Amino acid sequence: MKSDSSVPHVDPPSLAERIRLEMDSFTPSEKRAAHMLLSHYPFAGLDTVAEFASRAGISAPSVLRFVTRLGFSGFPEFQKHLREELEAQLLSPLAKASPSDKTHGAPALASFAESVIGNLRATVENIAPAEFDAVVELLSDQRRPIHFTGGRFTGALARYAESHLRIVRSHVDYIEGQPVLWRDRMIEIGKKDVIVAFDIRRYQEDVTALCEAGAKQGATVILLTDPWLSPIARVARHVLPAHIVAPSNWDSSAGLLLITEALVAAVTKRLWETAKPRMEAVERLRNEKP
Amino acid sequence: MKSDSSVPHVDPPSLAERIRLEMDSFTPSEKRAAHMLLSHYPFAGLDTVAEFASRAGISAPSVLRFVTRLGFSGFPEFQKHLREELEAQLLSPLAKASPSDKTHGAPALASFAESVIGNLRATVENIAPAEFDAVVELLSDQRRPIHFTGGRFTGALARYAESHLRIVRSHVDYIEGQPVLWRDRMIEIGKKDVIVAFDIRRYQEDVTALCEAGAKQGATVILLTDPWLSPIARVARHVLPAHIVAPSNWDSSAGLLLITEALVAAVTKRLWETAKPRMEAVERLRNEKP
DNA sequence: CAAAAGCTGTACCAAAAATTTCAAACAAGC
DNA sequence: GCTTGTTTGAAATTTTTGGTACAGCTTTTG
Repeated sequence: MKSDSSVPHVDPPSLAERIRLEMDSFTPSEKRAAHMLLSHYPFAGLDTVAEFASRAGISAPSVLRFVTRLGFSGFPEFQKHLREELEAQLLSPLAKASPSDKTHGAPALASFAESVIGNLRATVENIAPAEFDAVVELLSDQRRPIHFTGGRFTGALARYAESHLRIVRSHVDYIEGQPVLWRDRMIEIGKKDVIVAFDIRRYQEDVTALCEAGAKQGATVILLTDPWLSPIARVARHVLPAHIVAPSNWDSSAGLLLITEALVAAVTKRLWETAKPRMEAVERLRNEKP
Repeated sequence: MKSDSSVPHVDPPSLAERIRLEMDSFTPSEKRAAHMLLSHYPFAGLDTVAEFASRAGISAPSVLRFVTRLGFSGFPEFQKHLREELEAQLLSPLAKASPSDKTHGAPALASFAESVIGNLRATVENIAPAEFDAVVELLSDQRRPIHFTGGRFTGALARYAESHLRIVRSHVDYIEGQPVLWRDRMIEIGKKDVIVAFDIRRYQEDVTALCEAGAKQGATVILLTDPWLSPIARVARHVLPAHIVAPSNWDSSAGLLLITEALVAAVTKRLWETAKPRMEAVERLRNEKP
């Protein structure tokens, strides 16, 4: 693995981050301003001083002192900075890889991160594009019910996938690993169904059993696993392996999460016409909170 | 075409669209203003009238006439509209990108991965080492009960953390977000307890309520959030922000997962003396499967 | 090829916004 | 309990900004 000495494009720390770091040194009313700004970042700062002040429940001069303290010569300059930051963020959603030369962070965290990043790169390289596409295709077929499942640890990832995909399309659910909990649901599973299983080493027998039972009934099985492949691979139609070794007593699931998120992103895009109204509906329901 | 009365929730036509449609009816200098605005939409409109005019190569009054023609009562109102439009777009994962590009398969995965990697690097750089260490310290204190919680999507991460940590040490549980499910458990929470909350934008009020209730009872709150900070930050003792913006209609939780795994790794190491026997015991129980 | 209509910019004004001043309220220290 | 240093907001001040009137120019049209 090569260290990236090449790209020297550090993305400037967001003003929000700086505020967070300096939060302790603020006076009470400055803190109110800071919280107010962060809670609607950065839009709260784009209004007038008076508006900002009243929303934060402080006086205009306090707002001015706040922005001065942040190093700006005045409110307009502060606003200009916010606009530029916003524009930069919006125009290049792609992350600019920043060099991690300055290991000022907790060494533990930093080296752990580098290791995880190595896993992600290795994972991407070992995924067959056709396989990925085929899975996207399957998950985008609205006539096929999708069932997520996973083991002790990976179950959380299956839930994560399910919670997103269920908004994008219908007929998405999560099946608990223990046989007692899925035995009776099995009668519903047929040729149209798709089972997405997460399983890494210390492969869990109940998950394997679930997939085998499903496969026997004609369901299509998709497996997200480690490079040594869970036994589920035998009955799986598509296998997406992720590298999981980390400097820890535990394996890292970051690669699985990466694949999961990429799949969700791809499916969302693919089904955008129908997904958009669904997402909007969820949005609306969320806002009716009283 | 017009009168889309059929489609349920049509999102308001962006001002940009309207401008494009009415482009023909504009006077020459209005067209210059329009082109200028559309080419840097909507940021070009957030500056002052004078700035806008000079960039478009026209005079200030022409700009004023332009916005009046669009139906606004004045320049401030025009700007307000732009800001609101922008905010609506940015805050909702919807509309982040209409599915225009046909990037497919592996390229999608690869670029998604690069973006996520950028997030991880940025996340690591912005975590204060002291903060990370302090959290490890807290989670390693076996006398303190640990409660994990999270929102719709982040709840899965909280579960992931819980499933690992509960093996390393005792007194670890997961609290469901809905108030009805934790109201009664609150009486157990006291000064010794630690609440670890996962919450990213579209911050969830029930999770905030849980943390506030816990904090009021003297519990120590640890928050994993995005750089804009969940309102929970107000009551949190420690805050660990992760970068979450990805080329997707959804946010990426990879940074949160990274922090989570690094924490679990650190705590495991810290408590190794007691953790090892526990892990072995779990292993043994697992193998007695008949 | 005029006369009318429509555009556009200069100059000025009014309004609103940012900034500074200053005194009151508050907290910490002696 | 006084003093000193901070913090804060009301009000005054200054600067900036948006808005308007009007005259010159361009284009259209009879």
